[in-house]
This record gives sequence, structure tokens and C-alpha cells, in this order.
Amino acid sequence: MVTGSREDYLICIHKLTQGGGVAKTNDIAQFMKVSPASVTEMMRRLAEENLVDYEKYRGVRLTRAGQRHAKQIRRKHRLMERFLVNILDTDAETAHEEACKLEHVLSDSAAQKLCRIIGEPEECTGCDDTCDGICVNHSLTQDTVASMNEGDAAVISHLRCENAEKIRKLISMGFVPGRRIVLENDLPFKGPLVLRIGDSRVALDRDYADLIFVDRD
Amino acid sequence: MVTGSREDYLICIHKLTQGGGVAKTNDIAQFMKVSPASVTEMMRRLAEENLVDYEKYRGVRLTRAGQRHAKQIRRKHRLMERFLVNILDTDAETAHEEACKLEHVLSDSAAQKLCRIIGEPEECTGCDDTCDGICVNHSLTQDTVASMNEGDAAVISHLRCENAEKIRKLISMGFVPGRRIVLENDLPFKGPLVLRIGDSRVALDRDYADLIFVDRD
DNA sequence: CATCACGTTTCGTTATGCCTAAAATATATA
DNA sequence: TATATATTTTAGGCATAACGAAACGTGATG
Repeated sequence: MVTGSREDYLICIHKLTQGGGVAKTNDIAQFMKVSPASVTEMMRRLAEENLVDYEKYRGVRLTRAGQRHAKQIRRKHRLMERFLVNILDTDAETAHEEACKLEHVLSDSAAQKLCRIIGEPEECTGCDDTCDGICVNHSLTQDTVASMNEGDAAVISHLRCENAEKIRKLISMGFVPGRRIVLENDLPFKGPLVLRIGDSRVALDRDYADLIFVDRD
Repeated sequence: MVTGSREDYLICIHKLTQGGGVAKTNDIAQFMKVSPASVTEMMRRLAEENLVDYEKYRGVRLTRAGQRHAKQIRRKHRLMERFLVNILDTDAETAHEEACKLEHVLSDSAAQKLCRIIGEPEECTGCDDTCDGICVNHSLTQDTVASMNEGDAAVISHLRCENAEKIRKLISMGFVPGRRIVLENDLPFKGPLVLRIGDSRVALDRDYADLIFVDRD
């Protein structure tokens, strides 16, 4: 099992070797706020578990497995951070600190579900190295509510993350992945779309229609 | 600092002494799936920190401080569980297991915010022993949407938790604490109330009107 | 009231993760 | 190249949290 502390080391190494090269003991120690001796010991252990390639006095880099692990946790961190900021309205710094703890505990499946709600942040655009192979959004439907016709039914697949406020509004209105919606549009309104979510109707600004991706029936 | 493991012991003792009396070493060991020897040792430590009253060979019970701690964590557990089930659509068993980890990491302030979104579950009704002194709802406004007149504006304070499904529906409609609402009622409907939330209009069943507590302007 | 069985505690050990101080190695400078 | 400086590792310790085995209380039974 990879404990929280080990995961922190993996993340640290991942960050320090972002641009290529190896991470040095002292740099890791400084980053992690521990003594260099502790780092050496931990590197020995992580190497034993094949999470890092470690050469004495030379430096350390992540193995493929270590990289996979580190990316997954960094993604969970971002997701929790965004959840705390966008949904719970936590200030950025507090959110970061709390995410540092939550990232070690959030399950893969919960992360996936969170991702479908708040979307994958900018860091993910184009599926760069920080989330490759994990981000679900890119393989999903391209249909949005904007493409639905009166009377159409669909299930919400995921949300596009344009900005925090919009995402928050969508969630609070009930646009959560997995929920079934029907486009009614039969109210005497011109502007907003009228959608049925379960038993309730919601009037949705047209600006928001293409932020909601749906799977058609 | 009270680590996750210690917290688990506190919760365990809290559960075992729910109906009064003391918790016995073996019972705790069984519950925690550790050896009795480990329990004894931990009791010694918790007693040193004044979290439990412990008499050798006799049994253990929580002190006031220990109780406060245990309750807070059990509340965080319930909140996370409900978040996972209601918002992320996780199945009950998985949610419980994940909540067991998250409960140790969730901050007080995040818990409070979560509570304001998903409301306090049934276990809290009447502020029984599982949440006394923590639950914010009871000190808040008694005004609900039902008491609003046409044209009135207000800010949503919190939601009454009648049952999970209703809370979920309300959240999904956009009734989230902190959001400003206006009672419009100018649509050609008889039954539901029509409210404006930000840019959108929502038709709300009258049955739900007294579940939404508001702060008047 | 002595004894026995069960529950409980103590003791010695292990693993993790951290520390400081001392030794080893690498790098920079003369 | 030799030496000084900086980096890194090793060695020995400490705290937490777990274990099994052995010693110890407590209460029930004869």
C-alpha cells in the first residue's frame, strides 16, 4: 500500500522533474520540509517498490508506475481544490491545504464523478501529461443541451468548465451528471430554455445550454 | 493532535457506549479489528490526553472532550456519506467506506459548508446526542419561502431535511444556501410558486416552500 | 475460599517515518 | 591534481501503532 506520506513524495518528485531530469535529495527535502536523511530513506523504500528509479548520490526520477500514481493524486488534488472553491466557496489557500489531505483519501470513482460535475480544469486541456489516460471527458459525447429539440429527453453526461461561477450555478440548478432531463420549452418565455429535471422545471439561460453535455436516448 | 487511528477508537467507544455503561477492551478490539493488546495501549494514551476515562480491567468511557471529538467526526462521516450518495450518486456501501476515510480529513469549516448545502440528516432532528452544539441550523432564521410575498427578495439560509429525495430535488433546482431569490409569481400558473434564482426562473411546488429557510432583506 | 477460565495487561518486537550527528561521496576551486 | 566545500548517505534514536506470548486480575463455580 502507498501511504499518504509516500504519495506526497511521489507528487513532490513529479513536480520537481516536470521539465525532465532528476530530483535531488536536498531539493526534495526542502520541498517536503523534512531532513535530507529522511528523503534518502524514503527513496530507498520507494525504489524497492519500483515507484522511483534511484541512484545513490545521483538523484531520483519516477518510474512509469510512480508517474501514474503521482498524476492520479495530483488530479485528485485539483478536483478537490476546485470542488472546495467552486462548490463550497472556500478561499483558495484553505482549499489548497485541505485538498492536500483529501487527495490521499478520495477514491478513483468518486474523483471520476466529481470530474464529471466540475469538469476537467484547464490543466487538462488537450490531455497533457498531468492527466493522460484518466480524463473521461474527451471520449464522451459532443452533444449539448443546445442541440436538443422541444420534447427531447437526455441524460446529462458531463459539464464544460468555462468558469467557476457558471459551473456552480449549473450544479445548484440540478445539472449533475447522470440526471435525466427533458426539454419542454412550452412556457411563455422567449429567452430561457425550460427543462424538466425529475419533477421540477428549471428555466435555463441559453448561454448555459452548450455547457451541458448530454447522452441522447 | 488526534490522528485518524485515535479518532477511530473514539468513534468506536462512542458507538459501544451509546446506551450508557463502559466499553470493554475485547469489544473494542473486535470492533476495530485489532488485538486486545493494541487496545489497552491505545486506551492508556487516550486517557493521558484526557479523551477517555479508563480504569484497568474495568472498561473505558469517553470524557466530555472525547465525546465532543467523537460526535464531530461522526457528523463529518454522515455529511460525507450523504454528499457521496446524494450529490455524487455513489452507492450506499461504497459511500460509507469512503466516508470512513474522509471523516478524518474534512475540516470543520468545509463540513459546515457541506451541511448548509445538503442539510442535517434525520439523525440530527431535535439535536440529539449525535450532533449537539454543532448543528448550525437550529440557531438560524425560521422564515421560509412559504412566508414570502410576491416581489419579496431573500437569501437562502438553509434547507430543512425532510427526506433525502426532497433535499436532493431542492439542491438540484438551485436552492442552495447563500443564493438570492425573488418570489415572482407572475407566471400563468396556479399551483407552483415561481421564483427567480439569479438569471433563471424556477417553478416550485408549494409543498417544498416551507423546506427552504430564508433571510429576508 | 481456593481454583479455574476468561478477559486484560505487560513485555519484547516489528514497521513506518521522522530526527541529529557523523561519515562518505561528489563537485568546485585553487 | 589536490583540497575545500557542499551534498548525500549511514548510523543510531525516538514516537506511533500494531503484533504475539506470557503474566496478571476478576468473578464464577465448586
